[in-house]
Amino acid sequence: MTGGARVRRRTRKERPARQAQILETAARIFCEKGFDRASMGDVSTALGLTKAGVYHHIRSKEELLYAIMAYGMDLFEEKVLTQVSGIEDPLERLRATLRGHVLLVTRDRPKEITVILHESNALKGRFRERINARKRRYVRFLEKTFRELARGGLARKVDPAVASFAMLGMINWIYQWYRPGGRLSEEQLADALADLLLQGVLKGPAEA
Amino acid sequence: MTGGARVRRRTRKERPARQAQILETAARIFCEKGFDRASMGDVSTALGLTKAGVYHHIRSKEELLYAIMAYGMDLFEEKVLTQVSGIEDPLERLRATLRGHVLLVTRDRPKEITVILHESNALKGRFRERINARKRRYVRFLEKTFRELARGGLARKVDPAVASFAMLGMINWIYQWYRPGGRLSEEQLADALADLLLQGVLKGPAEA
Amino acid sequence: MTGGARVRRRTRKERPARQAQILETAARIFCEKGFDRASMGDVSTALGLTKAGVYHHIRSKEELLYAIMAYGMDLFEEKVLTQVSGIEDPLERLRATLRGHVLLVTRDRPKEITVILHESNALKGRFRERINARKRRYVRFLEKTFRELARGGLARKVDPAVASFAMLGMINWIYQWYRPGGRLSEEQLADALADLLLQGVLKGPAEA
Amino acid sequence: MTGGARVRRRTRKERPARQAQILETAARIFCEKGFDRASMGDVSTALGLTKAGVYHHIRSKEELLYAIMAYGMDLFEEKVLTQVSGIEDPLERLRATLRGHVLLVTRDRPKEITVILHESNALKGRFRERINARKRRYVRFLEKTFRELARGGLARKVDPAVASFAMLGMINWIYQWYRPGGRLSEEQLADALADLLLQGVLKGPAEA
DNA sequence: TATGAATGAGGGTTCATTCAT
DNA sequence: TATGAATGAACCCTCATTCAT
Repeated sequence: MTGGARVRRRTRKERPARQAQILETAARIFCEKGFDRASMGDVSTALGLTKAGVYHHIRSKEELLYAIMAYGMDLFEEKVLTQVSGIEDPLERLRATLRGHVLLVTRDRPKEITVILHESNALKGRFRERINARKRRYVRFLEKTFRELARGGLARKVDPAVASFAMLGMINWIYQWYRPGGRLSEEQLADALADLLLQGVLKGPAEA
Repeated sequence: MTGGARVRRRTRKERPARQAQILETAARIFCEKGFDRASMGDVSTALGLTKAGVYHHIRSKEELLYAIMAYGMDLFEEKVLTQVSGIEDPLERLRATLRGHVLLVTRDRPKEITVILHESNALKGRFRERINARKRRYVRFLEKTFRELARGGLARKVDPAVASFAMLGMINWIYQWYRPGGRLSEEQLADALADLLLQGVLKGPAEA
Repeated sequence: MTGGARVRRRTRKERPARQAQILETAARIFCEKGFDRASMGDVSTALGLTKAGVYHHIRSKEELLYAIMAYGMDLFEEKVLTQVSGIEDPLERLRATLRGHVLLVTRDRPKEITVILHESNALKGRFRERINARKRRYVRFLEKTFRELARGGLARKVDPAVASFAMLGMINWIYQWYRPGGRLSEEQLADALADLLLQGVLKGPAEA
Repeated sequence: MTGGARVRRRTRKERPARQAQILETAARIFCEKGFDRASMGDVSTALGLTKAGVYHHIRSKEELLYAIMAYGMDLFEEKVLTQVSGIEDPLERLRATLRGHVLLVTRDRPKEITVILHESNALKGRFRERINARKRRYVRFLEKTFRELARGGLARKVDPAVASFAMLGMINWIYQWYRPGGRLSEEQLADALADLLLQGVLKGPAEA
């Protein structure tokens, strides 16, 4: 599903466990220190390996970053996009998307997703293009949904691009301030954001 | 107004021209390449100086970053916060804040503000704390405004923190997608975002 | 015995050969050019390595200096102090100390010991303190010996501190003028200095 | 008397006061931090000038160092060597030399003299040679005195070179441990060292 | 699969020195 | 006499990466 360059084609039998462990650990470290400030030494130390040891599993730091992002994208598409793309009602679809996205970001794989947002500029060439293409696909999906909502008479006159990016901004900013285990549960946050966005998008009762 | 460590205390008369030029150029470069990927060589070359020549005016790369951020914060507080803090009506105040913030980000000093958002993690210690304190002050200002709105009966039951950070997310994401000179003018963007946010915050006519 | 931070903790089996080679070469270079005038490039070139190659084995230039000094101190304590500290007779002990010190400085490890004398100011903080503590221990040992000599009625009335530092000065100055292979052998030099010091310290025959 | 390159030929009327002030301050700083670790910025700051301001009075850092050393040598030769060179009795001459040297080092100009001892290696070429020549002249003077002492039947059989360098070592080491205002006055120190050296050099009463 | 050793490139920073003003 | 600005060279150190073992 990733479609891109695997971190390394596995020769004979290779435990994909190590792969996953490396991705996870590197994601955590890139997320904590930032891709550029994090050294391969940081990663290898966190893994209990030497630098050379890590290089047996990856081809380069950049490909490692790409693999993390691709994995995050896989996850997002699998757990959110494909789950909601079957929903007919655009309002329900939008709500489910927002909810799924928020929960993914707050509960499941915050590290990988955060890296995707922050470090896209660290990629170059094909890698960058591939990630951006998948991001754009998501935006188009959102815009389409907003358009359907308008066509169905449920939405005020709202620019689909502005609405989509406003929604993305709201969600992508979460990691900057939200800490799980605090006053709001992840579900409450998702609902609150959905209300905020939708009450503004939908016509008020009197206008309807 | 910055309150922090100027890049260099000026003895007697010193043309602040070079200082401003350096801040501006460095802001552009840090913004384009990212703070860590940008080298002091990049900055000095862009200025037509040698590296040592730049170091005649700054103390370190980190202080240069801090100076850029502090300048961006000065600008924001001067052009937005102080302008709107006198407005009595919380609805008007919020609308003016959002509008001012969006226009600042899109028209006036996008580079400095963008750097503030992206590179705070590159700062350490006191510098980081000072910038964060000013950010927090802004959030408190927003939360207070949302609370006043609710107290005045104009707002739906909305968590002030969620609303504040949603608003910030929307605005801070702009630089990722909006390009001036396109389909939407800066004013149109500001209005569209204000509508989006406020129609969700305000009670609908029927409920009122 | 060093008790201090080794240049690098060795995991499992590591040839200490390179370590020793680096210490020796760096000691020679620091001694010849002076610590500050010697660059890490000088050291690495002399080793037939790149700078980065040297940094694989050491942590910093300062720690390298400390390691050299600590090694010199180890040597001194092992080859001189512990050898003589068992000698009961203070006169014999003093003569043996002076002799051992002179021979160490002229024959065995002149570089490391010279560096200790010259470059202590290049160290800071803990490192400096550790080296100074070991130096002070030696001085206390000398003072104690001079006091015993006086108590035993063998010495004229001589300030133990002055005598100790005079002796140290005589020995530490050697590297400034003495060249092995010249008119005086190392042993002759040691004996000459011992005579010079002791004939002044001991009562003359008539007074005895 | 210096005979060497003046720090700068004075055009028209120039206060030599500044010159002296610069030499003194630089000597203090070079002494405290070491020549290599001290920057011209340190010197200029201590003088209340800019770096460029200092360069109006000196030609280079190395020449500044040379000027300090030459001044120290002038002082030593004027206050010690010429004072004692008229003394006929070699014993008196030696005692006066040692005493004068110790007092110069502890009371009058410790900084300049210390710099001479420590930083000769920082000089190159002609400068270095000139300073070394003056040092050697002093050594020859000492050796001659020791030889006269022996010829007069007052001294034991002692190598004049060893005795000279032992004496120099004792004196030159003083700055490493002696602090004025402590238990020993400068005069007491001078006497103690003279006793130490001479009682060893002179024949004991019984042998005489 | 993993490691210690090594490297080439570059990064931030300092410094002695010069020069127009 | 003094300065602010600027420079070229060097310095210490880090890093992603490779390779023999």
